[in-house]
Amino acid sequence: MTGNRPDTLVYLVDDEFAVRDSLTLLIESTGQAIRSFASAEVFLNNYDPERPGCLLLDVRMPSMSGLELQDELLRREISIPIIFISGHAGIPDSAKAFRAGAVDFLEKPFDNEKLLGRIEEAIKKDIANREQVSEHRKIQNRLNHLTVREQEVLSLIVRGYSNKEMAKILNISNRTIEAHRAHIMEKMQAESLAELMMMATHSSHNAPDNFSLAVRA
Amino acid sequence: MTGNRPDTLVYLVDDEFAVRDSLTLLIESTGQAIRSFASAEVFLNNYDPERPGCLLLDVRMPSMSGLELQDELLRREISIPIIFISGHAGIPDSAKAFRAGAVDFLEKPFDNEKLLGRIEEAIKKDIANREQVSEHRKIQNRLNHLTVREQEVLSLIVRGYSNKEMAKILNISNRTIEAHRAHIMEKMQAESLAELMMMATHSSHNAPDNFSLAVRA
DNA sequence: TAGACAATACGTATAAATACCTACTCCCGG
DNA sequence: CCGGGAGTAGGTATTTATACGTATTGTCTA
Repeated sequence: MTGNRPDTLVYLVDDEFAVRDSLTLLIESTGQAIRSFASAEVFLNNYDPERPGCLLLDVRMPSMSGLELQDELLRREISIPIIFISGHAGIPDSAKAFRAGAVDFLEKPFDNEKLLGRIEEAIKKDIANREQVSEHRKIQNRLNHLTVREQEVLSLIVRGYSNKEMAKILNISNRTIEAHRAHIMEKMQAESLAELMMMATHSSHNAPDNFSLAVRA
Repeated sequence: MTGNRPDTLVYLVDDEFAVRDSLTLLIESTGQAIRSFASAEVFLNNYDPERPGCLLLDVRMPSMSGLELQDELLRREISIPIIFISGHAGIPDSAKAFRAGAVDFLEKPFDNEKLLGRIEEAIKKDIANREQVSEHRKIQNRLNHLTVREQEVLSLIVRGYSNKEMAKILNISNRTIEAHRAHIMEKMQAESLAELMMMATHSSHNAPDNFSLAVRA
């Protein structure tokens, strides 16, 4: 039942061999690929950003701890969903983990079925997130190919101004606005105002007031 | 420093008088209003949905537990941010709480400053959430006042069809589309296509494909 | 320095949307 | 059974947006 998409990968980081061994067996038995690492450092050197999946992470480890790795991933803007697994952790650790975005925090020993369920959930989450991010990037990319002037015009379009109003605001001719507008539609690959709006607003995910910020980012 | 907006309220639910007493003193000292309750049941009977704030919730209590109250609030669609406070809880409890949306989970005894910080954060979150929800409701309300036909037309508008295309799709005249369109703009209180798009898409928070579902909900 | 691109602007023509108006039919509820 | 709203449609005039094409100026770069 667990997702056995061939392209997804479960990362397991735990310093104990026994844990790596048994979890590898468990997870592979569902058809889900898994790679395990004995330390956070090794994981960081082998993580493949292209591959959707999730991370099973031990809290207490020599050198870099699980929570530290979580911080490091945040810093590197790596958003792989993390399921913590721990033998001797306390509430403060779990709270920190969750507040930093962990999807779950399980105590060893845990119920195998529960773990598998959480893994599936985490992977789904990652896939959904990746789709959203890539869509966002695509649009952001087009946005960044607009000239500064075009971006200004776009931000006015999104706020609902007509060509005439924009011309007045920018102190340029109606014709020029039309030219910019046509270029914008072309560069953004939008077929209609509606499409353009969707791209401009959804991608920056902010109210139109803040749009100018988003478009320049 | 803690927000002392007169209209916000901290709810405290704990069966121990000593806890209620000391926390009340602490929180009132910052100028923040607080009301405490000895049980989940009493809280439920006295909760004021109009008042933004947050909930400090003890986990272990006679009768209904903190986690049960959290579930009940979810069931009642009451989305007040919850900060759990607990003396003898374990990781499973904290995990359950977080997965159900808790903003934090603190162990007694906790650092007063930390608690106050979390309260402030939670209240801000509630205020932001309430604003979003009320905006959403306002728009949803307008959406529901559209006739079925108008909703159909709106869903086509949002997908980027021109009047002519819509007329063809719905097998009605161009004029009728224009009439519907005018009614839609009026009822939705939109001044421009851009505004209309914002309302129609942001409120349903879904891709235009699914818009027809959202608009009928 | 020549060529590319951005920003500006004009002309003309067509297409689309908006703003007014009226009017018919159907169906539902008082 | 009658009034009113919804859905339909036509007329006319105006405003906007598009779609062509051309041209000037300035900046940046190969």
